[in-house]
Amino acid sequence: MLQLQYIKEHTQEIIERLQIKNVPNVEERIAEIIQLDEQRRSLQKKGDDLKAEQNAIAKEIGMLFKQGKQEEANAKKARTAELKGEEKSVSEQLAQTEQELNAKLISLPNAPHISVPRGKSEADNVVVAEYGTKPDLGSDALPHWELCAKYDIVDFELGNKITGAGFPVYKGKGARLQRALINFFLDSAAEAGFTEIQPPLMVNEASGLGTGQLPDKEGQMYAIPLDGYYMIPTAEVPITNIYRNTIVNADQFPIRHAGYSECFRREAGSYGKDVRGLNRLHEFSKVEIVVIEHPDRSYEQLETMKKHVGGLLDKLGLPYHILKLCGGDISFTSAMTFDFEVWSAAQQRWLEVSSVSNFETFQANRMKLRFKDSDGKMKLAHTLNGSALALPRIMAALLENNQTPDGIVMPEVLRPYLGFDIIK
RNA sequence: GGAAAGAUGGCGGAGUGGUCGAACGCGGCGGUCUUGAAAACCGUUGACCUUCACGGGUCCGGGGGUUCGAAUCCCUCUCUUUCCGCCA
Repeated sequence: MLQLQYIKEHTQEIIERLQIKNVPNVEERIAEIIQLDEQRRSLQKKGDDLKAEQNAIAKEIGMLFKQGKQEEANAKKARTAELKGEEKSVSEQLAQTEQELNAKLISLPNAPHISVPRGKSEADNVVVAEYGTKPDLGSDALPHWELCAKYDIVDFELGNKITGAGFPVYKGKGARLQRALINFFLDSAAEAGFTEIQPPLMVNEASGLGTGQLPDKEGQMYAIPLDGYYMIPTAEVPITNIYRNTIVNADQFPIRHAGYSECFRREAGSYGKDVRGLNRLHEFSKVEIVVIEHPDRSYEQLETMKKHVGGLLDKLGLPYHILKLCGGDISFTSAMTFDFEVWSAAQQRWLEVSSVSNFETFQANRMKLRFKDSDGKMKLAHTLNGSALALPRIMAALLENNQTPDGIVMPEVLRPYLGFDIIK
């Protein structure tokens, strides 16, 4: 949620930034918000004055009773009845206005950073860097789903039987590879100074609202209606919500966490080659990094996070590129996002394995995550997060890119975790 | 699943109808003392809305009610803790 104060003080800037995201009717929506706020303030003043008068009379009556002046006291009661009626109607109007204002604010997406490229869709994302070389496998290279079957390391049919499509079963060396990647990612994060968190995999509604999954993306999460919980779509949700309704000390910045979790996504409407094999799952493993930082330094932190993610891919030896997402492709909550995509050599396509974003105060505002700045004022912190990394597509690319006639060669960096160097 | 108790400021914990935004303790901040630190002592220390400011208003888990007046009484919801049962 954008800050009302900021919208009021930087109206033109906010409008321009929202236009980058192609938000329809921005001017009108912002004007409505400002108008509703004015209405709200005037109603608030009105109600406050009425309450002040009531409070004063109540005090007088108390005094009169103490002095034994019953009749005078009773005489005053008439006026308060009047005030009460008026006040009630004002506070009803106020509640209504606040509700409208809030609904309008909450439905407004985050304003992209002014440097975010304009564009309509993923086709307009900008490649900002490219690393590694794409392996040349020849024409008989197998896509990872065939490799999974050949070496019996990931069983999709079995997942169908136990749960349903999109819930694969990792077996033998496949399971071991999965666990090795998780440990490698977590250890790397720890080395880079992230404090490890093992969060709950279900969250309540307040947490979903805090990070912005609710109400905007309700259909993307698995819900447990009986208990009012949601399966987390990413560890970002529980980890960031650690700081919901919190006032942190400015000297704690940057707060950096990493956590592994299973992630659950309904992915309604996906189909075709996108969902083949490990390309898109309903349950997958991911190590997430979350940072809470002073507003002045959050973009430096974004760079640090990008370096960390890039470093992991370098060590795994996967060719990748970094995209700066355009306004049309950036998420509802993000102000700036970089996607990391690895090259999957047999499928001959890029697979997104990480998304690193700065949310600025958008989540902090919903969560009331604040800090006391050096000027003594309460301010909203900036929140950031990124995948470091999401497992299935990493595994897909590793399997495909590293296939040889003798088997699939494991990257050096994983071998201490694996206890083997080739899958055959 | 059964039974009971409870929810108050960063934390602990008083307060059962009227100067209570809330005693007291801890913590935090400032100071005295000290070469420095600790201890001790003194002072200070909630958030939010509104206002240029003075000021006004709201907040004692959420919602509703009684009353001139509610942290305090009533209703309701949620959550937590303890005991029993079950159990990784």
